[in-house]
Amino acid sequence: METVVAIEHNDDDGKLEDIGVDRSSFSLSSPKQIANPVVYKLVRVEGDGRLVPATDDEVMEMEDFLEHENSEMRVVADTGQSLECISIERSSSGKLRLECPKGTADADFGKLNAKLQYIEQMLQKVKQEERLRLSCESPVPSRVKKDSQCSDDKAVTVENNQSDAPHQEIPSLASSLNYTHSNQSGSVDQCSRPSEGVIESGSSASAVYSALKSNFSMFDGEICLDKLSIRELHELFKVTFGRETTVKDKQWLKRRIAMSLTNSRDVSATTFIIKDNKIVRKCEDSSGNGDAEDVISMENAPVEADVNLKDSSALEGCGTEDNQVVSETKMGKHNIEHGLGGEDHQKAAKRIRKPTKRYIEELSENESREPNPMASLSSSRNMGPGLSTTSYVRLSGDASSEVRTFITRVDSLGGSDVQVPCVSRVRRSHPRKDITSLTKFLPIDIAKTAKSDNKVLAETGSCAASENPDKILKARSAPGKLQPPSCEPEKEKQLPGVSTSEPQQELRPKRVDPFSHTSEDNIVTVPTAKGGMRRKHHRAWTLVEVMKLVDGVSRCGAGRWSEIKRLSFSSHSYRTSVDLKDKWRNLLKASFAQAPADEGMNVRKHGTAPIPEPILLRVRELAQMNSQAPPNFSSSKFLAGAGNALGDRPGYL
DNA sequence: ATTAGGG
DNA sequence: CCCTAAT
Repeated sequence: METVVAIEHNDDDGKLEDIGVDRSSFSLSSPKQIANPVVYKLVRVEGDGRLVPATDDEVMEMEDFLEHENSEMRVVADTGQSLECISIERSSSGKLRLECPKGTADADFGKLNAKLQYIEQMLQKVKQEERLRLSCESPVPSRVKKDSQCSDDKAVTVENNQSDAPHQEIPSLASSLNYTHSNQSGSVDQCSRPSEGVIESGSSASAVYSALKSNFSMFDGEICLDKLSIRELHELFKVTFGRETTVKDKQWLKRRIAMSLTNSRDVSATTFIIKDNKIVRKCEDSSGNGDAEDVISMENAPVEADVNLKDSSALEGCGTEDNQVVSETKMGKHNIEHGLGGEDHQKAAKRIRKPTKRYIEELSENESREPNPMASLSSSRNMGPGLSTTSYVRLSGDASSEVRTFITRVDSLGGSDVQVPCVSRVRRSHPRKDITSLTKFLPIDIAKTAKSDNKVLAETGSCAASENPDKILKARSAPGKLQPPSCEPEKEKQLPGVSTSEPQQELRPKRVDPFSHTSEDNIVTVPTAKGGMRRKHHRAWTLVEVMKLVDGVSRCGAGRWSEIKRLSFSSHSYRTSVDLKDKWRNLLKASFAQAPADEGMNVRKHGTAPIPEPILLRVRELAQMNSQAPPNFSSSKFLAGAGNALGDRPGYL
């Protein structure tokens, strides 16, 4: 159910086709009505055929889909019950097509496994904590209630007392409610190989109690998300997406998580699975050896003809192994090409650089500092007239804290207006030339931005896939102090007033909000010398991202960040190549700082989730291969403190 | 434009 | 993360 139907295309020829693959019967209802020239938003189709605005994550995932020109296999696990294989083709005519082919995507299973493992760990921890708390607190009964607001009867919402009722195990009611509905959605086109990596919800009430012990049950590689309490789901969510969520809708959570787990197949080529806390190549069965063997063989791999990874990926049922081989081969090739001596040489002679002079202007510029740069945000009003079909609406952020400004387009869609966030995340990167001159005239600037964004949309069919020039950097140095509005695709904020009637979608207010807060941008402003603040946004690295990075590195080699970015991160607008590099550096550090760590400070201190051992292991492995010297503590600051230096840091996301 | 390193 | 030097 709830297949993501993406329609994001500018139809010059009025041609746009989207075929939702849905088990249920919705197909007739939606697409045509939405498929109106102006704008196509990513929407999610609820089981009953309602359309719901997609979250940004969904957008991203969809972009993933679109990311490669040619068809590729995807596995999408939806919330609850089944796995669907969807492949997306985009023909030259620009049509989008979703279908459910017979192929499979084995490639993902390695990843999936890894993640599952990790998640299992996390859940264990959560459970432990809960148990702890349980012992300390007097039990508070948790309420289970059916949320009538949810899109359908399937959705069950469990609310706990805000004070954190220790009982997270939802009594059988929930679980039984939870997934008796499997047939409700009707028959499904299931992937022909449902057995693999299926995230299924076949929980029985009795299992609930067993879940108490192993909070997370995995049967034959299947996760029973159903058995998880909301709290656990939240934890899972956090781990998976790197951010908290307030959504109480179990259904939704599960779906999101399942999606993320299954869907991140960017990295499918270098699959590894985790066994007994060890990383094993996916092709283990062929070699039958441990990881070490594989690594070695990797280095010695003969040079073979390059095979296009993308093309080879997926469609073949047994593609995984092939992919693996290919990627390994590639690696070997690289190593050989660079040659041992050469590499040593390169590594040995690190770039030496003059001590950086930072903030030269700091000295010259004292007076002009604006105490509250945020004020500049307010200057963005008076939208330019003369925007034909679109108008801009400024939305102010939630009461919580920052004033966020959203630019939204209101497009007319078959008579009704739909508000659409105006795309493309503004991010640092390379400033556009013309931007500078425009900064003074904000409206124009915006107009221009919007236009170009539209163009991008038209061309790529996906919105955030394109990097957007950073206007902020330029802007902050501009005398006018005009902060260009940051219009991030992030979340769509539906204004109750404006949101209006989309064709057949009664957007319930409730539905709207959870996300707006969910993916909040952690943008902290940091005082900078140049009379302004620079925005330092912090996006926590999610497990998926890390994994992508890791095998991006394994594929391209460390150092080829732009490559990696193109390969694995094209759908994430943030994460520049530099970010990747930085993250890798950190990973390296973390991986070599391997820590027993344990009980004491382990979970408590860092809110962030630890990076699962296997990944660190992998990192180390790769580092070794590349003869990347682990950033030594000894070389750095504290020589003496060896003892604690070693033990202290497990890696953190 | 991309990468390495320092902060 | 951000910034700058180096390539």
